[in-house]
Amino acid sequence: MTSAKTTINLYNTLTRTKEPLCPLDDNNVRMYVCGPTVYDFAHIGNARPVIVFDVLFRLLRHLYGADQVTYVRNITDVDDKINARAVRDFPDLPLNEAIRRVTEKTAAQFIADSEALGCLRPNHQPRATDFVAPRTDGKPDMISLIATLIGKGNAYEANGEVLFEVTSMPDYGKLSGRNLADNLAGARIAVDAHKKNPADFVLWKQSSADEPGWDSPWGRGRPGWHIECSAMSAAFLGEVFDIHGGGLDLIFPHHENELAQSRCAHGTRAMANIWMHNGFLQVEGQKMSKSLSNFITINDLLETTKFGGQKWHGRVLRLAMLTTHYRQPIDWTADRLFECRSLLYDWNMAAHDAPTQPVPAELLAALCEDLNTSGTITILHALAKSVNAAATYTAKVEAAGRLRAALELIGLYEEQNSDVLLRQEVRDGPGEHAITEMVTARLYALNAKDFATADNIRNELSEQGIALMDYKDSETGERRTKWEIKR
RNA sequence: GGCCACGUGGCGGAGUGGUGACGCAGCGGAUUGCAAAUCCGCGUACCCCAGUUCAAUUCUGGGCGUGGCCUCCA
Repeated sequence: MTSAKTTINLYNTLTRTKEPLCPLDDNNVRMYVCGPTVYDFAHIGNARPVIVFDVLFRLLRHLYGADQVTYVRNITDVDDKINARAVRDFPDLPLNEAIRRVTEKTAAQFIADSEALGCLRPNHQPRATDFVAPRTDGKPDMISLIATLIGKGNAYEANGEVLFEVTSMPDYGKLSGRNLADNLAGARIAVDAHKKNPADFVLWKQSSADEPGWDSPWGRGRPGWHIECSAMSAAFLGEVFDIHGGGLDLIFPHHENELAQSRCAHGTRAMANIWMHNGFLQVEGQKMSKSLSNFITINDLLETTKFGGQKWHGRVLRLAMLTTHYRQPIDWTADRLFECRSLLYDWNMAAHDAPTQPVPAELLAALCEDLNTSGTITILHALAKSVNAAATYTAKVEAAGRLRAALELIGLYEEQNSDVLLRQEVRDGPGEHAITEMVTARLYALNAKDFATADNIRNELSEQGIALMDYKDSETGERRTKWEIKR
């Protein structure tokens, strides 16, 4: 940990400018990020905020101290899509049991995916269903929050629903930069007779007998989408906290409404001081969608050869995601993955097992400038080059340690042998033992100056995707050969 | 219709009011039995049109193009 004097500048959607992060409490920097709705495998677009905010989490931990940061990422396990999936997948089970199966399995998969991508676990991953009804520990809950909003005149009951009245909040719409009149002009909002204003949104809705529900002062029902984040953020981070993140698409309506609920319920001027939003992802130049059959899950990339004909290591995916600045659109392509895999392998080879050094200041400087991860990649190139170019062994080890520290900070250092980054598919190839035998046979031929035989062996391996590299042992001067998967 | 981003060399991708980041690919050299790896070197760019300026890829305005949001989709 270094001094907290380093200032982090972050782009704030609320003000449309970069602002210095000034934590409300340097001893507890607080961040909330909207997590997944757990009804199916997370797709690669979902991975972007997971990775981006993990980088920020790591940076905060580095600058303020690992125990001085609280990161909360919720799991949405109440949603009509979940209900539909539960009925489809477990038609014979009682609904609540079926829902539990779907959400537990999907949440576990999401957490496993996140770890494979080299992400640290957030301090808390609360589930929405644990925060619907009042809790024994007195933490904020959705029903109490809704009751507060009704009591303060910001919400009303109509037609069995509880609705938030947007006109009760003078600056409603500031985050998304829209006003109520603009919304109406769109004329795409369903006009419901029971709403006072067409833009009013649901806090609580009634559940039929075959839908999940909780008892409430307004009958058996379930919460609207936005209220869960208001409750859970307050439960773990307090009424006002430092950073709120999520995808660009969440700005409206989710974050706008969340912010309105929290501020009105708590009587605060802000919910979070800085609102951050990552850009969208396209796949091979097109919008990812099931209808274009380019829909790709994190699990597909890790465990199947559907994309690019390869299985990809999680850290390769992570690096690929960080090549573009988080606010820019990113085009997810196989070419990018190949290039990133090659780079990551080289960097990890150069850094592996070196005694770690302090994190290079220039790396921190780049990250502190609104998470300029592209800039950090440039720095990694330079650090790797300094390892290769080092004149002495001591200098080489020292440079490698700096590279390692840099890789570790942004979650790109692989503890295992670097080969795991490349050898996802070699397991289906000739196998390590066979390769070693052929390499030995080739060295024997070489020492006998039988270049034809040696080259034949090399070609054979090359056809199987194995590249050989000859070098001289630095102490004895003997010829040695190392091999790796061709890229 | 309203609102918001973005448009950099073959590809990826930062950044800046004034000597063409960086990487991948390509080319040349050192090295090598030949390669690979490594090192050294080289080339090509800032969507269009105006304006501000001594000077714009960088600021302002307009245009064109792409994408997003306005529909509980990250």
